[in-house]
Parts: sequence; C-alpha cells; structure tokens
Amino acid sequence: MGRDTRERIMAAALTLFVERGPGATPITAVEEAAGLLPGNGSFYRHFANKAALLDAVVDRELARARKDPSAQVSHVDGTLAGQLLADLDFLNDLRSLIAILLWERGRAPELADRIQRLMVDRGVELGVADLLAETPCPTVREDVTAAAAVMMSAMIGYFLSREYFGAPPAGVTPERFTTTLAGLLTRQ
Amino acid sequence: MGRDTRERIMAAALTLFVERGPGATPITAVEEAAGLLPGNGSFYRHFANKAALLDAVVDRELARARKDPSAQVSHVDGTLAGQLLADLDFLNDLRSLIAILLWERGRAPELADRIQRLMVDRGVELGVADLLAETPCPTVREDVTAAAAVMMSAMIGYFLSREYFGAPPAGVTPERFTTTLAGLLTRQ
DNA sequence: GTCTATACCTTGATAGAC
DNA sequence: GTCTATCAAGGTATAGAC
Repeated sequence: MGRDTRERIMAAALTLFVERGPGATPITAVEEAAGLLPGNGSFYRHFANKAALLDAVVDRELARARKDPSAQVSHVDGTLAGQLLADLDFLNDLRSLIAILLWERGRAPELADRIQRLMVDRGVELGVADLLAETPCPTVREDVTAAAAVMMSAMIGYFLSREYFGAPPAGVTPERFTTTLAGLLTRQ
Repeated sequence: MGRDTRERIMAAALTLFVERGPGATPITAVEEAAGLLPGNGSFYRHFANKAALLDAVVDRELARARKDPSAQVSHVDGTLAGQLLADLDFLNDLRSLIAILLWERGRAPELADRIQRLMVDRGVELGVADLLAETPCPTVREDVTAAAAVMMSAMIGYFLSREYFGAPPAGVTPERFTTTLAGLLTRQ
C-alpha cells in the first residue's frame, strides 16, 4: 500500500468518527482500519495529530455536501411533497456531518455554526421560497417565516428520530410523512 | 461532608455527563465535583465503577421524568397551542436524558428504547388524542397518525435545533412556533 | 468514609533503523 | 513511508492506614 495512505486514513477516520465519535476513536484504531500496524505512529507522517485529522475530514465533508447536487434534484416533480422528499435526501447526505457534530457538541461551536447555516438557515430560507411558490394557506400567509420554521423543524425532527431514537415516529414512512406535511402547509 | 456523599456524587455526575458525556468524564472529575480529593478512589466505596454510576443516574432521571407532572400541566388553557407549549416544557424536562442518550448512542440501545417510548411514542399517542379533541382539518382527518407524527417531529426538531444547532430555526420564538403549528393542524 | 500510595492499562506522540 | 521501540500522561482500580 503506497501513496494514497492519507486518503485511506481519512476514509477510515470518517467511518469511525461517525460511529463512535472522535473522542472514542484512538489513533491506533484509525491506523489499523487504514491498513497500518497499530500503535507505531505511522499516522503521524500524514497528520500532526487527531485534531488536524478531524479538521481535514470535516472540511472535506462540508465541501462535498455544498457542491454535490445529487440529493437536491432527485424526486422533484414540482409538488411541495416531492420537494420535501428531496430535502430528506439532502439531510441524509449530511448524515456524517450531523453525527460528528453531535459527538463534538460543546467542543466545536464553530462546526455547529457551519452546519446550522448549511442546514437550518438555508432550509428555512429555501422553505420560505417553496411555500410562497405554492398557494399557501391562511396560517402560512400570516407568518411565513414561522411556517417555514415548522416545516424545517418537522423535517429535522423526523430525520433525527429515525437516526437516533431507533425508529420514525409511529412508524410513519417518508412518503406518508411528507405528503401529510405538504398537505398541512398548502391545503388550508 | 458525611452521609450524603452518594447523592453528591450522583448530582455531580449528572451535570458532567450531560455536558461532556460519560466517556469524556473521568472518575477523578466526578470526585472533585463531589468534594472528594480526586484520584484517590473514594468514589469506589459508593459505586462499583462508572457504568454502575451511569445506570443509577439514568434510572433516577427516568423515574423523575415519568412521575413529575409539573411540566405537563403548566400553560394549558384548553387550546392546542397551549398544549404544545406545555409539551415543549416536557421536552425540556427530558433535557438531561436526551443529552446523555445522544452521548451514549450506539452503546446504549436499551436507553434509546426507553426514551423513544417515553418521548416519541407517548407523544404521538397523546398527540392523536389532542388532534381528535379539536375539529381537525381534512389533511389531519385523512391520516391522523401521520399528522401526529408531523406534530411530534416538529416539536422534537424545534427543541433539538435550539439545543444542539445553536439557535431556534430562523429565530422563531416558542410562542410563534406553537401558534403556527397549532394553526396548521386545526384551521384547514 | 476518606485519605496515601501505588500498580496497571490505554493512548498520544517521538526517535531512529530500514 | 512504514516499522521497532519507547515514553510520558492520564485514567481505572485496589490495598491498607487513619
């Protein structure tokens, strides 16, 4: 195994950081998962320390999430429900970053800011536009920003419930969920 | 400091476990916060090890959350919006448990189950009842379970955004949020 | 019940041979 | 660029004096 060791280290680290968290991932485990003998510090020929590795992994994921348009365009059929399904895909695309953020919360306020901007703020912003593109119901018209916040919160809550509380609320599928949410926002 | 050392240890541990997570909390830090000299193992006269301490802390919090009715009754004025505000209080009452669950995710599937039942399932169940008590809108009547899941997800998403992504979505206050959510569910 | 002292292990990190 | 060897630091846990 030759030149791409740095890449193998980052790939191995991403998996381990998402699953156990950076704090619970010894460098030796990263070395082993990257095909190096553990405990011999070959890692340090590629990164200064664990913090530098974490930075590199997060930066790369942020760059990927920002430019990869795959999630945003799938499923979109012009309806709000279709848009919401696509948004769930986008959240899924941020899975790794969200997982790492939740491990590092309190320790990495700057990472929280970056994800907040990428996910929540951007989501509410786009949500407002999406809502105004439809014929919104009276409640939405009364306070479009609050309606977009409700929409975004519901999406995030649904995603996180599936991800961290073991199951989607009441076993409701993504299709049922997005259909009902879109109905509430547009059929009043 | 005499007989209540066990209590002081548990109180100190709860704070530290919530803030840094059990894995990042050395026993020495718990001893220090409980008023013992750190590193001398006085802790072990009271608990077998850190896992036993974590179990005791979680069990006590679960018991408290289940029986403490304080959160559930405040704010309730007969409207759905009022009920939702009270539900936000209940989520706030689960803050510590949620924080610990997020630190221990993957390691404590049984804890995830217990919180899932206490929070999500119970929330959807009560939510269905709340929705049927009102005159629900057509979208809600079409799929009450999905509507309750949307309601619950929105609440959880709003709470977690405030707690872990730094701010509520778009800076929307609890009052605006619950008013809009209730309006969407009942005014169609 | 708390303290002193200590043994052991895991992890982070470096020096230097190959 | 990887391996051998090695250390220092931090954390868990125990024995035994007080």
